[in-house]
Amino acid sequence: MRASPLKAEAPTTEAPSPRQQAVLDAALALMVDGGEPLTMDAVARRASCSKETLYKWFGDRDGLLTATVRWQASRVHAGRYEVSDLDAVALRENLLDFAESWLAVICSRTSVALNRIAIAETGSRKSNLGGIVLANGRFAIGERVKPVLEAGRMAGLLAFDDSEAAFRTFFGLVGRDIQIRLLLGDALDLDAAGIRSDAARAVEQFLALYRQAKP
Amino acid sequence: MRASPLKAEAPTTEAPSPRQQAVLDAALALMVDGGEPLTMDAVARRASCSKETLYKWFGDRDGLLTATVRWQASRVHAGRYEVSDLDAVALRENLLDFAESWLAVICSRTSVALNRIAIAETGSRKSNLGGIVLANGRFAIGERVKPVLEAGRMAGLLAFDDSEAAFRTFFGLVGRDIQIRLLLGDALDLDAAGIRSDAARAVEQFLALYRQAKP
DNA sequence: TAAAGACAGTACCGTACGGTACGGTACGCC
DNA sequence: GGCGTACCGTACCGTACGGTACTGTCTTTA
Repeated sequence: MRASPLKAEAPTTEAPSPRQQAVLDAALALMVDGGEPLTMDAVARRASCSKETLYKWFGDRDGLLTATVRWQASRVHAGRYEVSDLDAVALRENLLDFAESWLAVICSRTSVALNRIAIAETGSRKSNLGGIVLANGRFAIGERVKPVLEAGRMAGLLAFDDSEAAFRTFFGLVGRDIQIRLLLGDALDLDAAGIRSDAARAVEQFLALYRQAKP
Repeated sequence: MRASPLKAEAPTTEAPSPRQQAVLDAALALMVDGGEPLTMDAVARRASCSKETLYKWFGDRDGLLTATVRWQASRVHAGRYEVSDLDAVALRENLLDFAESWLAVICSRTSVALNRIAIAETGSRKSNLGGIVLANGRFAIGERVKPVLEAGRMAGLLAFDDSEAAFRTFFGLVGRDIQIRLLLGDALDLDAAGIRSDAARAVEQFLALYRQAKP
């Protein structure tokens, strides 16, 4: 019943040059405002580079997609969470912060576009885009949040056996049906205020479920 | 912040003939064991019919996909829920039943394949497959579960203001990260026992959050 | 039995797209 | 200056696939 987290991702090939980053940004821009299908031609045109260069740098279409996903992922992992000396207020703060930024991510056009492409590619069973997106999305945040939960437990604020299970519940409370609806094209527009209140609700519900009973 | 449930789906075109059903089943089988891409040729070959017939019956590729999704949906809506005279036991029973069958659906190869195709198609912005999948999946179950929740409230068992919001929380507690992980190709195999225990956990958590405080 | 459909099978058409080849230009380096 | 390298732009190739047309066969109806 536990996960098999796919193949561990290759240890991050070296960073793209500035020019390559510009190309990847063009690819990203293309998939985000999606009017046009993501063809090699379209990327080359948008990035003002030749297709030949694209193939030289990234090998093939899949390589370009992979590099694009990695490039986007490399910009997201920003916030770090402080887990020492956790009191009830700091715990709530941390969880709230996480929930809010996670909601902002999954609601972003970039995330929706990226996930759509990765899912489509996964369906046609070539490339490991899905694995990469999972590793940098769902699993990455899991690894960042679980220490917070464990610190909360250490501080006697939370009670649970399995931090992975606790995190998955939190994940469900935060995301609910939002991601699948967006992926399927529902218009559901969550503005910043909506995200904040949604995050707050999720955190309160999570705390209600996992708060350590007063001794 | 609320949803815009896409365009209401056309009032279900007339039921397909047995032969047409066989064709749709072939399409379904093709997308489920996915070794092959879902081309018109492949469907025709698998269904032992001519492409011309396919186009005559379904108009174009999109029509075929749409009919396939509708056909699958028409077989899923089975269980009906009894909402009169709801006591605590019956409420838990109902919720458990729903959670279990919903988990079984989203874990099925059919659902994963169908959602992948709908999401891919939504990405390339033609067809309303995503809307149809949403209408028959997420929204359909919402409409079936909310009466149960409301009956629970009427019976003084549950407390909430907005049944839609309550349902979305339930949805999140049941599904958590399962659907997105499957769509992205994670192997996560949930057997019947795993589904049962997962469903039970979700129901207990939901009741813990929404149970009416004893007066 | 003749005429009319419905349909399988297959050949075919047009186009989109992944991938390659090649000419042309700018910039280093000897 | 000559030469190599890196790159853009574009033309090109092969193939896959959506969609159409045609032929032959079987079934139905009169």
